[in-house]
Amino acid sequence: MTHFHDAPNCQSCAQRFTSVFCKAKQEFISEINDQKICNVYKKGQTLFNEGSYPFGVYCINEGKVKLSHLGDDGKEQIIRLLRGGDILGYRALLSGERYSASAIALEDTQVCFIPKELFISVLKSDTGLAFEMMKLLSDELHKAEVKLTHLAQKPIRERLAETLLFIKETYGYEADGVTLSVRLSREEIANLVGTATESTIRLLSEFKKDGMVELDGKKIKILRQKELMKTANLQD
Amino acid sequence: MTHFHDAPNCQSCAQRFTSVFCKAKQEFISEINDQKICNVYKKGQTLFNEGSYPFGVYCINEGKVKLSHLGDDGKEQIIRLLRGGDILGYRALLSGERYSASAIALEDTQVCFIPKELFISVLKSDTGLAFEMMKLLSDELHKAEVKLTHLAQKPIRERLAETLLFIKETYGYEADGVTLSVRLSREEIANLVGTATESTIRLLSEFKKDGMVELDGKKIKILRQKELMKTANLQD
DNA sequence: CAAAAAACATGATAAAAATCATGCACTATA
DNA sequence: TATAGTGCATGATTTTTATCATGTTTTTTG
Repeated sequence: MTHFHDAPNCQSCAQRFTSVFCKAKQEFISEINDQKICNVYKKGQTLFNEGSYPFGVYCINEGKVKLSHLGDDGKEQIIRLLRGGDILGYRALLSGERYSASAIALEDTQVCFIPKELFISVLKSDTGLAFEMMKLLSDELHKAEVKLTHLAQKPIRERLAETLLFIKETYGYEADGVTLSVRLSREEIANLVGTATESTIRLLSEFKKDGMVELDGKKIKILRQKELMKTANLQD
Repeated sequence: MTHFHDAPNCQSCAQRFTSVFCKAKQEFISEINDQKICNVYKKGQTLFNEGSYPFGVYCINEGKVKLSHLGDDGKEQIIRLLRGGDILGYRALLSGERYSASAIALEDTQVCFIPKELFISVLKSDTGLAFEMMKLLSDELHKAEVKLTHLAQKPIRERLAETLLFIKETYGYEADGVTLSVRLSREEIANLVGTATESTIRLLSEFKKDGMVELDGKKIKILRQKELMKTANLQD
């Protein structure tokens, strides 16, 4: 983890209109801008670890991060994928608990850290931010509950298709318009789907045979999105 | 659904110290008290339905409510169990969406309804309440993420044991100290565990044979809680 | 109260998914 | 560049779980 060469300015940050801070008052944004600490995390590096105490929230300026639980038997379960403009670490902080998940960079990622005291004090003074925060939490809760239902009720084939579409929604395509712009191992995809790695590998091969995707190492191309959506059996 | 004969007063409500409103200022509590609308829902009656618009939040005074999604194939997934002091309907309201789940009374339940405009305005004016709300959302998000991990990684046997313990945590025991104080059908338990009804029936019989529980229709007695906890394989 | 319906129970079978095993390909590195 | 290690792939097998079928019990309701 290294400091930025040029730390981004919150007032001109590319993410300022889409992040939770979009509705925050300028005076608070500038306070955050003054106190934030910016870092670059290399691919694979840990932002924070399950079990440790939160001292603030992290705001991703650019890059990709996975948030994952360790199950009781030590198996990773990826519960969220994050990108530029997303904040993380707020769940534990607002609950007043230790982190219940670890955050790990999926690629080189620029992150700004906002100290706990500042974040809380701004949250107290800025109703707009507080409401955005509640909306964010509500949205995440909704997503978690939908995922929970799908885990309970859908077969793995559907869940894998859904996961591929979810990755596409989150990180989008590369310039070619078909390649998912993130490199995940088969194991990581499995830990996102909630299944055994072999099952994921097998089904990906099937999807390839069916012409829905193209595989080239960790590069995954979505060739027939509609068919994939049908496979995912999505309607909500 | 019938009106209360004697609507409870928020200032003297049995739940006032444990609900999210515990930290709210007295002036707002009294405003809520004036505008709230209290009703009794009979067992099986619906408080609100998935897909409809929220017009406020519901605060349970006494009783038990289940909150459940309908999966894509029409199968129910119970995502939360609620009791006196719990509020519900806030998730959709804060997200600005329709309800994503239905709320149904598990027994005769007294509920106070707080209109949306009032709830939002109090939330805007009362930082204490806003923070309690964020804490509540964070806690629910945490629970959902843990459940998600367990659904993905634990076998049904462990999940059923965990669910029985969860029911006990939520609703407690009857006066005898062993009977779960809620009547759920086998199907409802299955929809809580995330499995087929037959599997739940079969495993409950096994638990009975193992002496961990006693079954008498919908009455379930927990005879050996420690063994049940071992079966659930809980450590977090 | 009797009939009908719903819920419960259990066995048999089928399907889904995990696990185990093995080999290959790619990558890191000594 | 050889080699160990990791990740990917696929077959065989076992385990888990769902589904189907049937009978019983309990509950609801005319």
